[in-house]
Amino acid sequence: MRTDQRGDADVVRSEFDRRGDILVVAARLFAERGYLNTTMTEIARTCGLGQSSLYYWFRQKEDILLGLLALNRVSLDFARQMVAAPGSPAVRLLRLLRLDVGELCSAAVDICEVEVLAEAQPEVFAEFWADTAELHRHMATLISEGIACGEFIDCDPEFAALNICAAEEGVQRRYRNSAAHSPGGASPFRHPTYSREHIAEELAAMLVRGLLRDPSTLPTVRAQAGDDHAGYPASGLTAGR
Amino acid sequence: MRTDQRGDADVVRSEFDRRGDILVVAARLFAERGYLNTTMTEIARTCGLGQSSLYYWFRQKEDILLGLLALNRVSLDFARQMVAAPGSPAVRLLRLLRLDVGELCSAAVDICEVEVLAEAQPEVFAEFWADTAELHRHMATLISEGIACGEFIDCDPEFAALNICAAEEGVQRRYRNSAAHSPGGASPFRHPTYSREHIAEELAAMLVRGLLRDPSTLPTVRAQAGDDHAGYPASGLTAGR
DNA sequence: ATTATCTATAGATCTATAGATAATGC
DNA sequence: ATTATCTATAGATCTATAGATAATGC
Repeated sequence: MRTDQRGDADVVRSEFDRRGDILVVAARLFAERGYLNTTMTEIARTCGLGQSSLYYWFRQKEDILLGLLALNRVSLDFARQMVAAPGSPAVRLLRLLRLDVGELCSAAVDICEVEVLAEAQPEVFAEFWADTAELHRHMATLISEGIACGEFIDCDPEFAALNICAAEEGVQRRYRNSAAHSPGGASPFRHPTYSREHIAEELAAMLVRGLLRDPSTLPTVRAQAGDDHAGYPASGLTAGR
Repeated sequence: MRTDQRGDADVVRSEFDRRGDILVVAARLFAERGYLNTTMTEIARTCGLGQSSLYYWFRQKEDILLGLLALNRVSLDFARQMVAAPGSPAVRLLRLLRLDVGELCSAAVDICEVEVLAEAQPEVFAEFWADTAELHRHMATLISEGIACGEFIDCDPEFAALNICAAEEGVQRRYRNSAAHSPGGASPFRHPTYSREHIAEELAAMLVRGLLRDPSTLPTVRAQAGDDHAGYPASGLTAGR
């Protein structure tokens, strides 16, 4: 182990916190190549380690992914806050969707890829599924409250929540930050122009608008929802859904 | 080659059209296990062939996938029809989305999985990308027309089309027909109750509702869109997007 | 000669483990 | 003794090709 004493906290972290270091490196590689297309050897070498040394820190490859997922529970925490908060369900749902889409779009791994893996190994990914279910439940709760107070049209809250989560995930696939996702040229369908914040804002508005009984109130809802972005620079390591 | 003469056309087909036979078998296996998790050996054995014999019919594994995608251009054909047709853009968009979601949900392969592969090998999947782009363009056209005639709110048609396609794909992941997708138990988030037709109908309505300037006209739009299902039993081998 | 199949195998990966080795800290 | 690394390798897969073999059809 190296013993250089450095002043810079970041450097100290990267020198000493091997586990955290590996997670950061893996996050970048997963974002660039996808989880399945990233090998333990690549992660190890990028960390300056031999391939097998990785297994000292993580027993299996999935543990690296789980480690990344566990780092970020921003969406889940925020969902709890929104359910507990008073006021208009539409406003709270809008704020939640906006934040969640932003988190997903800046996540290291494609949530669809995680889901496929997690379906194949439900025990290993038990916590992931629990978090996913909880987030879905919170969304359904907000939708129910919106229906009850007349803000939303009458629909099945479970079904609506599922469709909203699905739409978020589909959008995430297209807009996710990926450092070098299409190396040779522009990916055939990714939208070049819009920022993550813009996408999150517009998609959330579109989804909420699909529920509002009176869509002419959308501008008011958006105004009340305000702008959370100041406090939340998306972490880039999304989990909890 | 076997020369039995049988009366049943289906049996004759399965005895003689090896190529078509392999595609049908592969479609089933892809739906059950996913494309990447299905090996050439499995496909071959299920066809009653040795592994290497498959390479007589398909030069590489991707050709099997491309063969499946080429079989079904229902969504693309229908999109052309809807763009060419007269009448309310909202009605035409609703009909298109309803059909497209239905096709996606009954497709053999997860469209997200195809996209990931197709991004990695853009030349091999050139036709897939061309079809995807065309479908997206037709949706944007319908949205533009809807904005122009005042049915839809003022928004960026390209952006809206992209979000709609993304939402369709996200939903498809959750609801797609998969013969034995979760063998051990229920998949953690798949909705157990609703039929593919119901999902297609409701999602299409929700997406169109998010665009309508006056959502109270949605019931009228749905009534005018009628019920295409009679003529289109979803083929199960979706492509063209 | 053509069509369709088979056996055998090259060649490339990738995960994970066993066991040696060196440095640190008590 | 503990911590962290390395070398070497087992073991499992998977795609794709080479070349032999058999049957059909002219």
